[in-house]
Amino acid sequence: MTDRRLNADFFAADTLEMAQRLLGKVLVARMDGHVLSGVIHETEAYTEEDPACHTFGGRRSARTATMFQAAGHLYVYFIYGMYHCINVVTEREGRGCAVLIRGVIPLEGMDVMRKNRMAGNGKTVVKDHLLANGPGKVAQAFGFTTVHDGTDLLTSSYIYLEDRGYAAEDIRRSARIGIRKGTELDWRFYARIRGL
DNA sequence: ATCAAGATTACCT
DNA sequence: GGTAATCTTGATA
Repeated sequence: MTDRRLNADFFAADTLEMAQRLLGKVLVARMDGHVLSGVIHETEAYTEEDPACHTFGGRRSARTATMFQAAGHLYVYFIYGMYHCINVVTEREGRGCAVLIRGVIPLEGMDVMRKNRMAGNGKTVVKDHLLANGPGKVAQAFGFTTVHDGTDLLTSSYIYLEDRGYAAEDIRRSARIGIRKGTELDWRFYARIRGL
């Protein structure tokens, strides 16, 4: 079997390009013996120069330490008292930049994702495409929490990224969702996925 | 020490 | 279209 896992070469790009390059790639997680996966179809870019970013101005903190790691690490943070969001760290070590994974199309493990999402609000998600179509939903469906913060996607045997040949078609961009600052930047990217 | 805001979601009218 | 839920973080004192 060919090695479809994304390597360091893939991550050698700036944050804006990475946000687009990640579209169509597959997020894979082995959680409790179950394989969960999905195709990334929506992302947002965040850099140190961006007032909406947790690391604006190069500010470091315990929460954002992972953002300053080398590209390919997983940055997970807790938000609004009840949700987690996952990001792929980008650029070089020492620069706090990352790409937020805003949505994936489930491929494997939908039964587990359904259970994980139900545990959150007690309701069953019937349609697969609604399981992870939002940043909080992605983390909840996959079971990601801050314990997974700092995972190296290049070497971890539990969480990683693959290229399975899906193509991001007709990539579009817009202002980012849910932010008050940096709204003038069209740093949200989303695409239709060909090959499903 | 205190407090407002937050890279969200689900449910309401 | 509006807002409650829920709590960590960062700012201000």
